[in-house]
Parts: sequence; structure tokens; C-alpha cells
Amino acid sequence: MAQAVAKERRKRDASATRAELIAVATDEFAEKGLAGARVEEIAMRTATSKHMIYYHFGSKDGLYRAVLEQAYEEFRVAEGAVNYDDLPALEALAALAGATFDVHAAHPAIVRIIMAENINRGQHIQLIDSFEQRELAVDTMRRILDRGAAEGTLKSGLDPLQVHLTVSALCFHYIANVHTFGHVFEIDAHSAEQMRVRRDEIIATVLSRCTATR
Amino acid sequence: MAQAVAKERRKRDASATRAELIAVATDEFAEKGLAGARVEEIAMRTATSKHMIYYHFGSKDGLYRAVLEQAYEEFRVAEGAVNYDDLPALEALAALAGATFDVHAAHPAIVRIIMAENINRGQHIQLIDSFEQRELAVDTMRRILDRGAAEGTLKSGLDPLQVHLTVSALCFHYIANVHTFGHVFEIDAHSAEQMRVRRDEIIATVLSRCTATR
Amino acid sequence: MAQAVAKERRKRDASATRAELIAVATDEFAEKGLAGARVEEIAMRTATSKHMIYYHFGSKDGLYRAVLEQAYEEFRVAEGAVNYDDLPALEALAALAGATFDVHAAHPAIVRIIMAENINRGQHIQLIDSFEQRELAVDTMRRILDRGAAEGTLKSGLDPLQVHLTVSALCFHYIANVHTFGHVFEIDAHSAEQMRVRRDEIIATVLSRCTATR
Amino acid sequence: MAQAVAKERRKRDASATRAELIAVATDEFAEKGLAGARVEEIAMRTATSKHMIYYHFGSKDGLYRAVLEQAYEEFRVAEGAVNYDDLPALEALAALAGATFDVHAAHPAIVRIIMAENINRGQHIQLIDSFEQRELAVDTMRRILDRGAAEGTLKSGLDPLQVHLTVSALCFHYIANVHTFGHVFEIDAHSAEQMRVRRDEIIATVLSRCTATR
DNA sequence: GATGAATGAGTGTTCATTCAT
DNA sequence: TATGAATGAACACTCATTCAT
Repeated sequence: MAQAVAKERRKRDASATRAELIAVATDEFAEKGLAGARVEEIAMRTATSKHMIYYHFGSKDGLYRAVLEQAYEEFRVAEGAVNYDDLPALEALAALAGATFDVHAAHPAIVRIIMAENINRGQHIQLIDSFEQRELAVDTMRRILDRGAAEGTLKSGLDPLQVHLTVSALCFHYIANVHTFGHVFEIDAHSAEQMRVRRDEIIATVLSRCTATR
Repeated sequence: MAQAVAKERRKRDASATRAELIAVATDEFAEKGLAGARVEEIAMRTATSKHMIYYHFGSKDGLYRAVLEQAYEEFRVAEGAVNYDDLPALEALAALAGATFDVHAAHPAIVRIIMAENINRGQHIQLIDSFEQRELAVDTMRRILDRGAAEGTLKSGLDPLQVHLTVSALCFHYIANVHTFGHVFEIDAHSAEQMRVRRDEIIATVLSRCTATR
Repeated sequence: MAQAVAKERRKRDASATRAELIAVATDEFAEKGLAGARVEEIAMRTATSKHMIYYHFGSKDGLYRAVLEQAYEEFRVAEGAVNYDDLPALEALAALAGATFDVHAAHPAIVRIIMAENINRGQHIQLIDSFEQRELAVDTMRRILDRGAAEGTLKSGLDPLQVHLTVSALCFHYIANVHTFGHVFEIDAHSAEQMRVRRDEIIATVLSRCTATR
Repeated sequence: MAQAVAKERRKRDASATRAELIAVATDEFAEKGLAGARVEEIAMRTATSKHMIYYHFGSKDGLYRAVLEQAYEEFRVAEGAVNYDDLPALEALAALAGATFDVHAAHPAIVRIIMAENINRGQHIQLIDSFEQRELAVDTMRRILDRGAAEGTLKSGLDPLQVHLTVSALCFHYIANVHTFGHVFEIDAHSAEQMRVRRDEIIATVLSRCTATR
């Protein structure tokens, strides 16, 4: 019995160790990319040791893939949290765009991880095949667009993938490229004011594209 | 006279070496990021030696900054190549969006370099202050929007920076994130067909946003 | 218990590695100076690898400091090995001078390390602050001089630091500069005969300086 | 004629170039040793270029040898500048010791060069055979000691080489090892006060050794 | 599961030296 | 003589990974 408890605790510790490693590694990989992050640095910032990375994830790449996987999972969960089916299509679309912006803004590390992965030409994401629910986002968009077309509030004939890409692009880009265009255009793109302005603009852009013109 | 020619050649040789190093390094940094790229690999792919990188650029970072600087310069030149002032505002806006997409599609390495720089939180671009003409792109946009407002073909009150960001975001994101969303959505985002579809969608989105509604 | 032994052995292994590195490095730094010594050469001459130098000492300079620290410690131990308090002052002074010469002759590498450090303007020794017992040598000298003055065999009013410096200078210089003056004066300064002659001369010189003249 | 002048000037420039290079190199080698000094650094600190080092001296080692040769020459000239034959032996000996101290104090760079050469085990000085007058210093000492013995003011039977070594050792050591013992004994060995104290002590020591005792 | 020590390939960088002009 | 560019070997140092305990 005591053994079971002990074992249980060890087990819990193990998954806590994994979680802590992934959390710290997410930060490190986001900050420095896959090549730039240091295994030792990641280990030092946790309560565990370097060895645990190899024990749990096999390699630096393995840890990176775990980070990547969880990053997508977090985005997916956040995106799925809202039920847009109960809103009028126009409002749903605006809410979706706004929520997408907010999710990106709230998880800049994940945005950066995805950037890093694109620099790697998506080499590691291709080894992850747990994207069963990958079309969730597009499905959500499709339902909104279909409903809007039926209501007559949204254009018909829109491609949900394209509109989803547009929403993603506008939100992702602002969070991802904040540093370079902030410097080039000499604005403080991080400021709450600029964030609000951009968020509104993104919503307006998406709505313009999808709104039925009389 | 012969001396002048000789001197000129020496000079050209040096700048040819620099140019070759920047060209190869652009590829390497785009492919692997700043941390992932290898100085040795870059040198091996040129006709010169590793030492020349240090002779001409001082360090790996110095070379990276030179690459970054030229990347922006190339974009700037490409963006400035077309004169939009002679077109009706609506056509000019469509042409600008299309050309921006084409420039990004034609220079994927530069897109990736800018991604890499954002992973570095823009640390290196902040050391480059040769952005005197940085507002060129926004100015071009402003002139088109102003003209369109005067013509009555475009909405008035649009913020040229925001519209420029939208154009940039849509074009940049497609080229930059082709690998991750290509995998997630199981499409061949590189194909000519998909590229054309996306290009048209982007133009339509920008036009929708800016078009005056009666 | 077995664990304690194991732990102890692990510890001994690590400190054995450190000791071996310091021993080999002492030779190399003595032979070639700080700048001239090669980390690779040092590592190659041990049973361990180059990396261990960085693991245990952090840098080439760190290893050099460890070498420097141990060199002084060895001199200090050797100098403290004899108890001069039981000898008549005159004999004690002669014994001290002779022993100092012998210590220098027995540790030419340390003499050279100290030379190297002086070429570096003492930059590294200033980072070592473990000289709590640094005045041991001067104290020993002071006690001898005080005793001799009390006995009437040695002059009174002598400065123990100055006499210590004289003893050090005479012993150090012969071992240190053997190569240059050996060449300039065309003598085999390393020969046992020359060493004995010089040792006697040094003792005679120190005694002359300190002996009371009636 | 004009050509002769030009040639002459070029010649003068050449020897000025050599002199400047040797002067700067003396500093650099004294500061950092043979291995630690940088050819580029030496060249940069002169009005000429790196190439001239190879043109005039063939190699870094060649320059080092030239520096070494001139260092000894300067010491020799300085030591030969005083005529001790006109002074009473006791005064001559004191003057010689004092002058030797002053010469070392005035040329710390040369002292350091000689240290560096001893770290190299005298490898380079052995390639220089221009020590025809190498016994000058010992001869000077011999004449003083002989005269003193004849006068009855100095001991007879002293070995001039040994006494010369003692003088050299005491003077050289203080200038050479100023940094390490300054730190160990926590004194400002560079201060004028300490210099004067040490100079007097050295003279007293040498005189003690050589003075006839009734 | 945890820890310190070790490995070895490789990484950015430096340097004495040479060459073309 | 003089200068900038180039060479290539070597250098100090790092890193992902493994092992013994």
C-alpha cells in the first residue's frame, strides 16, 4: 500500500517533471530557436537534471517535438473554447477573429515556436501525426460562413480555409513580427494602444472580406 | 590610369567577396537561423575562406547583420520598382498587393531571415540604423489611399500603416508559414494553383477592406 | 556505507583529474607561459580530455590560476617545513637561505610560473585572495632576526621584509635567469658545481648583511 | 643627385622604420611575452604596416630577436656609461650597485623581455652571437674588487662573477617580480619610497658582502 | 529517478604569414 | 616600399550525449 502510494507519487513526479521540462523548454526554444537553445540551460532552469531530458524525451529534438505538440494542443484547446454556433454569423466571425488575436497575444512563446519550426522547414512537425482534429478550425469557420450565407449577412462562395488563413495570418504576423516592423516603423507595437488598434483593424478587415454587399 | 583600373579591380574583388559571402550566408541563415547556420558551411560554399568572414564582417553576427541589411534593401528596392501613381487607386491597390505577394514569393530566403530575426527579438536589426527610407512603403500606401478617397473609389479615414501591415502580414505569412499550415491542413501550399488562389484571396481581402461601400 | 565509499571514490576521481590537469598544466605554463601554452597539448598529456579543463576550471585562465595558486601553496609548505626556532640565529639564517635556494632549485617550474605571472603584470594572482598566511615567510625571518639581535649575533634594526626579499631575489634569480646569463657568461649554470658555488655565495651574502660587526 | 637624396631619405626612412618597429615591439613583447604579443598589434601601433615586419625582420621571431639584441645593447651601454676606475673601490662598488638598480628601474620593459626569454629557455638569445663584449660587466666588477683588495678596503678572494650575479639578481628581481610580491606582501612596490628603501638595502647588502672585516 | 563526471566531435575565432598590386 | 586582401592551420571553447553510481 505504502509502495503503491510511493509509486503513485513517483509517477506523479515523473509527469510533473515532464511538464516542467516542457514549460521551460517552450520558453527556451521560443527565445532562441531549436539550434540556439541549450540543453544545459533548460535543465538548469528546472528542478531536475539534464539526464531527465534524455530519460523522458530521448534527445533535444525529442523534447522540441514534445514542446511543438503541446504548443499546437494549447492553441487548439483555446480556439475550441468558444462556441460560436449560438451567435449571429457576423458577430461570430468578429468574435472568432478577436479571440484568435487574443490567443496569439496571450501565447507569444507558442507563436515563436511555430516560427522556429517554419525555419526548420517543418521538419519536426511532420513527425507528429496527432492532428486528428486538425480541421477543427476550418470546420468552425465553415459553419460560420455557411450560416452567414444562409442568413444573408455574409457573402456566399467564400472558401473557409482561405478565410481561416487570413485570420491566422493577420493575428500571427502581428505577434510574430512585432520586433522587426516595430523597429522599421518606429512604433511601440507592444503597447496596449497599438494592440487594440491592430485588433480592431483585423476584425474590420475580416468582416469586410466576408460581408455581403447589397 | 592602369593603376586606377588595378585599384578598381582590387576593390571589386573585395566587394565581390563580400557579395558572395552575403549571398551564401543569406541562404544558410534562412535555412537554419542565426544559431543553426555554420560559419564553416558558409565558407565552404564560397570560393573564399572562413577567415574572410571575420576579415570583412568581424564575426558571425556581423555577417548576419550584413545579410539582414541587404535583405531589407532588396525588399525596399523591389517594392519601390513600380510606380503606382499613374494607376487608378483601386487598380494601384490591387497591383500593390499582388506585387507584394510576388516579391515575398520570389524571395523566400529573405522572408525566412526576417523570421529568424524576430526569433532573436530583433536584437540585430536594432543595430542597423540605415532605415532613412523606412517609411517609403507606408508613403506609397498613403498616396494610393488619399487618391482613392479623392476619387471616391476608396474609403476615407483608413490608416495607411494598418493597411500596409495587413498587406505585409497576408503575404509574409503565406510564404513564411507554408510548412506548418501545409502539414496541418494537408495541402501543397507551394503549388502554383494554391499560390494563385491565395494571391487572389489576398487582393480581394485588401480591396474589400478599402473599397468604399455605397 | 557502500554509498559513502562510492561517493568518496567519485570525489577522489574528480579531484584526481583536477590534480593531474594541474600537474601537467604547471609544466606547460612553466615551459611556454600563459599565452604560449596550448590547451590541447595539456589535455593530450593527461588521461582526460580537453573538455575536462573547462568542466573543472572554466577556462584556460581558470586552469592557470589553479596552477598559480598551487604553486604558491607548494612553496609555502616547503618553506614552512623546517622549524628554525630551535637553531641559533646565525645557523637558522644560513639554513633558511640554503633551504630557500634548495626549494627554488627543486621547483624550477614554479619559479617559471611566477615569472610568467609577472609578465602578465600579476593580473591573475590578484584574483586569488587565499594569502591569509602570506606573511609566514616574513614572520619566520622576523623571529630569526629578533633572536639574533637578542643573542648579539645578528645586527639589530634589520627589516625582515627586506632581508626576505634579498634571500628570495638571490635564489629566484639564479633559477629563473639561468638561461640568459648562462649564455651571456658562457658558463654551465645548471651544473652541480656551479649550483653549489652559487648556493654558498648566497648564504655568505645574506650572513654578511645580517651579521653584527664588532 | 636628387635621386641620391631620395635614396638617402628612403634609407633613413628604412632605418627609422626598423627603429620604430623595435621600439613598439619591445613594449609589446615585454607586456605579453613572445607568444602573447600580436604582429598586427605591433604593426598597428607604428606608422608602418605589418608587411614591413616581414620585410625587415623576416618573421615574428626575427623581430623578437632584434628586440632582444637591442635590449642587451641598451643595458650594456648604460652599464658602461660610468667610469668607476676613478673612484675609491668602496664608493665604486656602491655606485655600481646603485647604477645597476637605476638602469633596471629605468628600463622595466627590457627586464620583462629578459624574463620572457628565460621562459623560452633562452632559445632565441642563443642565436645571437654578438656578445663580444659580454664580459664587460664582469671585468668592471673585477677591476673594482682587485683595486679594493689592493687598497685593503674590500675582501680579497671574491669571485667577480658571483658578486656581479648578486648585484644583477637583487636589482633584476625587484623590478621583475614587483607584481607578485607586491600582491603577496601587500605593499606598493612601485612607490618611490619603497624603491629608495630597496635600493639602499641592495647597496648595503653588496657592500656587506665585499667589505673587509678587521 | 537523480547526480556529477566524462566524451568527442565540432564551433566561432585568431594569427602568423603571403600575395597582388 | 607600401597596402589591402587572402590563406590555412591552429586555437580556445561549447555542446549534445553518455556513463557510473
